[in-house]
Amino acid sequence: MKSASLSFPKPLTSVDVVIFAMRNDVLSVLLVQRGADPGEPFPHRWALPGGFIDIDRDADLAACARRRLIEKTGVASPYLEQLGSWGGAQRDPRGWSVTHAYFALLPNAVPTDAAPKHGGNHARWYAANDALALALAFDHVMILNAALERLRAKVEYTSLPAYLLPEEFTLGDLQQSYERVLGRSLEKSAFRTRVLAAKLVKSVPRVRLGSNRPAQLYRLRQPDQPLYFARTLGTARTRMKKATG
Amino acid sequence: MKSASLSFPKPLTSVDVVIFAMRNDVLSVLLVQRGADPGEPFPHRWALPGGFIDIDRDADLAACARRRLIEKTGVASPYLEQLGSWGGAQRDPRGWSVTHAYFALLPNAVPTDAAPKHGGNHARWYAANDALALALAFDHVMILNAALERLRAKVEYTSLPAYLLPEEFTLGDLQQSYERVLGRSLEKSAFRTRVLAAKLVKSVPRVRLGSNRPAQLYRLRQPDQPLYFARTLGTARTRMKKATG
DNA sequence: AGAATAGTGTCTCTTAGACAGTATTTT
DNA sequence: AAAATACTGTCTAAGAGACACTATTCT
Repeated sequence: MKSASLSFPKPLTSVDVVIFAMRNDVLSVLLVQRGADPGEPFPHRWALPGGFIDIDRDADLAACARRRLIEKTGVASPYLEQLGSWGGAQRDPRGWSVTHAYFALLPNAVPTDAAPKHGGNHARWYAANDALALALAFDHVMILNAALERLRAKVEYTSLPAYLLPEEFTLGDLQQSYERVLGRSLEKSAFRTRVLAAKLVKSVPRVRLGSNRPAQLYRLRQPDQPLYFARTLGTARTRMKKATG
Repeated sequence: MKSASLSFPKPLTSVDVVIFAMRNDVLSVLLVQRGADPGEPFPHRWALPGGFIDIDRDADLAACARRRLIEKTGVASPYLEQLGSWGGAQRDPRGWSVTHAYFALLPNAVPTDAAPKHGGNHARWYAANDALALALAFDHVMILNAALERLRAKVEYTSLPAYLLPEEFTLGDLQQSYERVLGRSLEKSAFRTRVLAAKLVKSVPRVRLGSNRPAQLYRLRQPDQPLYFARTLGTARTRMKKATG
């Protein structure tokens, strides 16, 4: 079956982006609501932002993902990583389809309040955990779940949570970011030793003032590429915070 | 641009499989030689086994990968993992295309001498490192390189090398498999402690005899899913083997 | 002074790494 | 007995985890 003609049926091919950001100290994800035009599958359902590849506009898969991201958020180049692809005969009622999922981490400084509606679609931030319970379109619950697992797994041994912060941050901010993604608290002393020993950050000649001792500000040493630790962050038996009640 | 018709041009969609196995104690990869029919890109070049998705036969991407694998090797269900996808306008002269790469680890027991030719294509095992220098078709050097990097990275903290062995093996075999993939030697005592502490394997009531003390045979405790270690295999300063020359 | 958070020092425990030593088979 | 590989024990060093202690600001 040599098909030099290439006229055989091809799968529908799309790109979806799981866009993460911290919103009110909660790991959140941007969802869009699907339209209800006739023939549209999953009308009114919430879904990951994305869409079919435009072979005239998109040079490659990553470019398509960046285009979707900029359409929704206006952010040009945050952390962007390929997550995987999901394809099969059943996932879209319109036929055999493949989607290429990416996930992005947005810095906490950009207007995450933006992205109200775009292209006629509603867009909304959901707490990541809430979004999982939302009966999303297609197999997007599975994809979101995979994105969360990947993110949480990588947090254990990479610098990814730094990409959820503004360019300059204190070590306290950074530790919080780790803790928010992991869902457990880390030991301060060990965390600081580890981050500094790994040369993840470099200090800038500024401090953040507050009603307490000023905190040294840092920035990523290599913002263009994430850092992989040699060992994982330890098991960290959670110490109860001295609760007042 | 609502296209309920779905008649816009779609990318060519294929699946490629990087098939690894140990051959003469060398990590090797199975390649096929491309045909030279008119219109075929990269004639005579070596390439990863794979091909276009058949939307009538393949239920999903993984099924397509398994089909390719069984066509080439006859092995039904070895370790199979999605590696990533590569797509763009430039990688195939016939047009915008996406390939979904998987990588497989074959047990050392199956007839890896098989797969001589199939579907009219030559197939050959190459040492993984040699294959990288081979001017493969498409972007297959990049894909193979990504597969090797992923494999070597995961070896540091997973049980993957066990899937390159037959069902029953000694701890010495297992350590060798790790060392062959990593390209460096490990410390025996630490390796054994670690593997046993992680409950990666369970002993079977058999030993392997030789011209020395018999070695206990083991098998994977959970062959269906790989095990992730909490920490990486250490830096392992290589101790020189007492070479005779 | 007191509150609040930033940052450090010290002790313990686990585990990797080095390496020597013991064990059990065949020849 | 010698050769060969299997397997174990012991010491050391590095790092994680726990936790208390010191530091520096604002109110």
